[in-house]
Amino acid sequence: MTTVTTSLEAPAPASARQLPVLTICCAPSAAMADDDAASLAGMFKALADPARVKILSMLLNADEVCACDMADAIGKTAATASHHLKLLRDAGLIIGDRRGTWVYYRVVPERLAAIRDALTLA
Amino acid sequence: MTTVTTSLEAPAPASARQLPVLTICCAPSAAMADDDAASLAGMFKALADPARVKILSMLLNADEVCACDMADAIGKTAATASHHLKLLRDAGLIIGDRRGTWVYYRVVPERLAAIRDALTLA
DNA sequence: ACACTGCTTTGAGATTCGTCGAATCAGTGA
DNA sequence: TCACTGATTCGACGAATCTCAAAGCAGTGT
Repeated sequence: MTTVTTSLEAPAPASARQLPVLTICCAPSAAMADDDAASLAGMFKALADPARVKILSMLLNADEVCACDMADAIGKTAATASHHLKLLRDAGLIIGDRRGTWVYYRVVPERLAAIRDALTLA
Repeated sequence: MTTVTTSLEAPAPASARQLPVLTICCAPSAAMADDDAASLAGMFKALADPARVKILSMLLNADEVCACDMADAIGKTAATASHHLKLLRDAGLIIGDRRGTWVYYRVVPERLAAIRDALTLA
């Protein structure tokens, strides 16, 4: 039950659009909760760099990659590679376990699925 | 044909692992192209903020939202909301068209699909 | 114990980002 | 034309980010 008027009056503020009042703008569609938005934004931020996108793509193709190859693959120093790996780890997108001298990383499929779900139309 | 050795020698550099040589580490799995990584990282960067995640989620639930509601929804000034909308627009994730006084935004489903595909296991 | 290698952390510099007030542009209606 | 409102852009500030060299930690093998 949505009454459409001419554009004479301003669109009612979202807070008032619950009632059957003059509206012309759009569905209420409240914003998502702060916590959810922050959590999702954190994951996106973890992927918001070409070096980290490259790392993730490597892990998606090989399901396990030695940290010793990361620096060369992204064209940065080992320290920088380690920094990016930490950001991906902190975001929960990848995990690494040490086996002797080397550390092997792989993706966390559930976390990637969470991102995909957030980008899917209702 | 992958020969596995003891951990006496270091893992061969990725550039040498194409050949049937001593390897113990992981599949070659070259990094993705610079251009693709930068393009994807750009889209992730566009979503790397809670305000922009909220905006996107609103658009996913309502397929059209008036810019006049964005500021209230994200709890920021109109100038800040416009700034975030511009970043999402520049990334190609949303488009807005003006209808008289107001501007209505909606998502670009193909671009969201591109992100989802990049996060999918091979 | 020692040396050696891989990985991570620390510290510092340059750059980018988020935010808002103020100014500007766009469209409506008197 | 003028006044008014919505939306965007500009200017500036503090906060966060990216990068590397250098130092520190972890494991291996002598």
